Amino acid sequence: MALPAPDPARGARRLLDWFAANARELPWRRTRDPYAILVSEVMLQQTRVDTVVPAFLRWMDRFPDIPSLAKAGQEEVLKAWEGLGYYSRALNLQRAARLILEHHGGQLPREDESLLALPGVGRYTAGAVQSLAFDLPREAIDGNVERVLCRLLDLETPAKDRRSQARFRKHIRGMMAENSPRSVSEALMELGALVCLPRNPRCNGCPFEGDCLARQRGTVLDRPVPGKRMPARAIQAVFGILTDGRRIFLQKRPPEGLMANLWEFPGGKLEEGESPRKALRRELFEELGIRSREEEKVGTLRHSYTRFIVTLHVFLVRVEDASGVPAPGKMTGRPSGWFTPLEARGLPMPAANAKIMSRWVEGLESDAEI
DNA sequence: GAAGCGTGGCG
DNA sequence: TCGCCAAGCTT
Repeated sequence: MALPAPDPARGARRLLDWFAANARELPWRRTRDPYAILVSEVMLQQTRVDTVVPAFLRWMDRFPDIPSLAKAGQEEVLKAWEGLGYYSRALNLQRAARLILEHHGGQLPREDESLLALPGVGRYTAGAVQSLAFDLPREAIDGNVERVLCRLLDLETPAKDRRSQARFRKHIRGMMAENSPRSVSEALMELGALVCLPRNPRCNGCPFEGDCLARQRGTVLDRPVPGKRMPARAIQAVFGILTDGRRIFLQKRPPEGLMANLWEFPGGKLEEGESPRKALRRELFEELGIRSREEEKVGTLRHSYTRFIVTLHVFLVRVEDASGVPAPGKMTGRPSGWFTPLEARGLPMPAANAKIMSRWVEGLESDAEI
């Protein structure tokens, strides 16, 4: 049975009543200075309120207006940003201050184009400045607002989806039609921060409880739905099982990053238009200084990672003189070595490499001919 | 469109 | 303890 779609105007009244009674006292809510609003919004990008409050007070004390920020030294600006992270935000803010002096007579512009042209100001921050500082009917859709509206409207499309964003804008415009855009923006974000929480929403006492479609359908914890993952991309890669007739060659991955410290066969991804055999020769030369001539294709296997499906071309490469591999000067700082199948079995390897081991290397006695 | 950019809080 | 993630933007 179809539930009525939430009415923006009615919801807005309840939301604003709730906000009037429950809003936190935050320093940037005590001002309507567009510069101060901008500073707070940039600081709040991906950063928690508790972290921002003291930094905001410090910053406004040190750079109380656009001219003072514009003429400050870079060291000073970075120092004032200390602890907030994403330091390019600080430098962008100063560049923005200089642009505002140069092109807008020292006053923050209100138009989309001018705001979006400021470094560090994107769709969200522009809308936040427009609605919070200028009380213009523009949406400020951040992660909080997305969550609130995905639940209120019980959207089955991911929050970032165009269709979702269009619904958000329409609903927010409806709420702003007869209410202060400033209040609507602030209240939506505050609701997301205090009540409509990601994991433990406090639906009792939510001003939207009677309207919220997700609440009525029991789907609150399923909204927003996770973004649709990109279909796994197909990748071609090549591995070489180097053998001196008794042992195989393995190298250790770097100590940081993906599959850190695991042991793997030499090889790599195929380049554009490259054949597997050619890719193997290139990789062996680049990584180990080997000029291989007689690779024997032993098989192909497919392996799925989170984001791609790899087709692995596996070759056996016979090496005359194991002592020359890797060539001096290659593989600097990356452990590598020759191992019998028995020894290799004891080393940690990524799953795809382990598959190669079990399919083409293991099962042979350690002294058997490979 | 994905990856990179920092930090602190939380389960 | 540690992975996840929070008022995004840029390249």
